[in-house]
Amino acid sequence: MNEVDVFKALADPTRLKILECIENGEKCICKIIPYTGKSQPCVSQHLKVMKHAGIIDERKDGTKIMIKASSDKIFKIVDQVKKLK
Amino acid sequence: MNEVDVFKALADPTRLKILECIENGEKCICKIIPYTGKSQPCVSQHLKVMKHAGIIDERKDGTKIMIKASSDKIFKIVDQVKKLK
DNA sequence: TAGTAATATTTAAATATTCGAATTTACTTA
DNA sequence: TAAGTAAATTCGAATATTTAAATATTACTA
Repeated sequence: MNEVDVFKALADPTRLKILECIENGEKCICKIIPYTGKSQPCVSQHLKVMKHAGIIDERKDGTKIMIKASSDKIFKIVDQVKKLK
Repeated sequence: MNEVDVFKALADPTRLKILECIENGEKCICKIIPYTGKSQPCVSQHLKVMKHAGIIDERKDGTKIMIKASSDKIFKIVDQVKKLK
């Protein structure tokens, strides 16, 4: 878990949108895709970046893959940055 | 002050090093340069990114330019990311 | 087993980032 | 005014990122 990788994982509007989407609990990738307004491969790549940074976890649920934040701390960090005046 | 720009400003090892350098108070750019081990133009560009994101302030002191964090909150944010396991 | 749904990978194009070399600007001071 | 110091800008090269299209994989289901 490298700080630079975490900050990189947060330094993109689509990835922040993905975080926003899972803020209230885990979501299926198939729900995340329309939420972002991006293509399926694009979302898949972003999820890979976030997974690599260690900020999200996944779980299989039948055919689907459910995504959630590895720690709720990440939401607090994003909030603090938003509140930086 | 846009969140993505703030996270981008934090998503680089040299810029985190610059923050580390000014953690205990303002420093002259001429001190920051050797601290990073990078060239003067390179540091100048990084400072521009950080200034644009609104996370640092500058002040002239004679010939020199002193740099400090716009808010100490930024150090707490970096610490929290470091502590994300 | 064939079809389908969910997701990943590959590829290529456009764009952005990082960096140092060279140059420039702005001040200060001898 | 000339020289020197501090910092910014320009430029080009190397590399990374973002994205969608095309394709592949996986696993369930009819």
